[in-house]
Amino acid sequence: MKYARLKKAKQITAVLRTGKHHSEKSLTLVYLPSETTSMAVCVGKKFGGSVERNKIKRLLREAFRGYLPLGVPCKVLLIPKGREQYSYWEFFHDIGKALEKEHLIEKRE
RNA sequence: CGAGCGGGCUACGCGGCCGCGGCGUGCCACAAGCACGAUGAGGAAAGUCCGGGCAUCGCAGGGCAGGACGCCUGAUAACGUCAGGUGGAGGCGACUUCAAGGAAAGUGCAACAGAAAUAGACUGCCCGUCGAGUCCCCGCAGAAUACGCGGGGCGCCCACGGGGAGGACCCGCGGCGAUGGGCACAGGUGGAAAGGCGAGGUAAGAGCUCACCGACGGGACGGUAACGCCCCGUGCCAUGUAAACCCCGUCCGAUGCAAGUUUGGGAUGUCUUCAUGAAGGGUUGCCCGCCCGAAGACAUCCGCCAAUAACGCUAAAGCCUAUCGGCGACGGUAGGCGUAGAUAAAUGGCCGCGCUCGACAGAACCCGGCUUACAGGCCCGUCUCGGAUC
RNA sequence: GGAGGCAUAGUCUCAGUUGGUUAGAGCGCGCGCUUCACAUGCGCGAGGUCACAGGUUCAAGUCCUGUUGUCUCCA
Repeated sequence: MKYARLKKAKQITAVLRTGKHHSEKSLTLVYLPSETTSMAVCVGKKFGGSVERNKIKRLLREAFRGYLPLGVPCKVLLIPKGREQYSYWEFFHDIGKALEKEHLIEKRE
């Protein structure tokens, strides 16, 4: 399932201001219901060099991809929290928890 | 066998499933989408420290200022890079390392310490001279309290030896003090103290003289050159710092792909100039010089919207192989390859297997270097040193 | 991506001359005096790897090179 990238700075700031925030152990999820599903990841320089940042972004995208399609189309922002180690499974479970609690997807078994 | 030295290569691998970027082909009128196919980060992609390409700026005229570099020869598009050599330093050695021009063009600085800091004579060493009565008392002579002679007192630098009846009277040696010279050998310092060291020489000393080493000058030979080596001469004109100013030589227009080009305007108003000149604008920080000139500049409003889209954007001083020339950097010839182009920005996830359990790290216009970061593994050498054996 | 600057006491604000002997000031901090007490005032004191690492020099906060951190500008 394809999803669009959220690209423009205006849209991102709009999501950050008006969207709902949900925090899990490893990341914060911000979303705003919309017509189509789009997503952006947000990894600043405090996470390290370009290699480390790219790694986190890939993990986040891959983990998010496992929950498509969403029950409710949304604009989604994924903001990781500073850690020493990052793993796919941690992100995958936390995104799942966040999406379930906000009732954006059907409960999986 | 051990310890080294120099050089080079590599940067977890394989398989399955899912997924990403642009490209090609097909479905399709195009686009979107889907399918298939091949392809997709580095030796440093990094730091942005140099050098170029490329692009723009009415540059591609001169001067000043400013900046960079600095043994020699070569390589190269160019370089602050590289190669080969020279010299200095380090290592037993293989070898490593060095921003390595000029301090007799000039200026500045050299704190503290030290006698003295770029210059001198404080101590010292040596020689000569001096170390003493403008004193008091008595006697003789005298005009005389002057002068002379004799005696005494006090003073006459110290010590020793000799002469002598004795005496500080005389002589000698040494020290001490004063004074006039000579000298630059020695002086806790200091980063640096006027070539070094030894011998001769001298009153004491000094390149004053000599040998060796160093320095400087000249010549011969070798080398393209830096320079080397030999001979001769000069007693020796002079510390360090130029990553202080500076001098000499060589080189440099500025800005940087966020450069720049295109889509991509319209209306109104104001100002300036239009033979030349002046003014204005541009040209690198400044000056001269040059150029621009029928439109140009500015303001307001409308429209559009933009941190956008397209181009620049990847074929390049390119890579590989063979061969020739060269000690080498590199160059010539022939053949082959056609090798990421994103723009909120592509290489990942899961599973399995193997092992030595995987470092530093992600293209953003492109090349040549330098510097910095880095787990390991592998290979090469008429290479070096030590030990053992034959 | 490109261009440029800065780093000195306590997450403070800054001086530091042409390299030279001991790195200085304000605010803050601590102690004492003053006050019944506090504030103010006065006096004294502590506190520094001069961001880090090499080099030049007799000598480096200062000069040169590299590294790190931080800030600004460029559509």
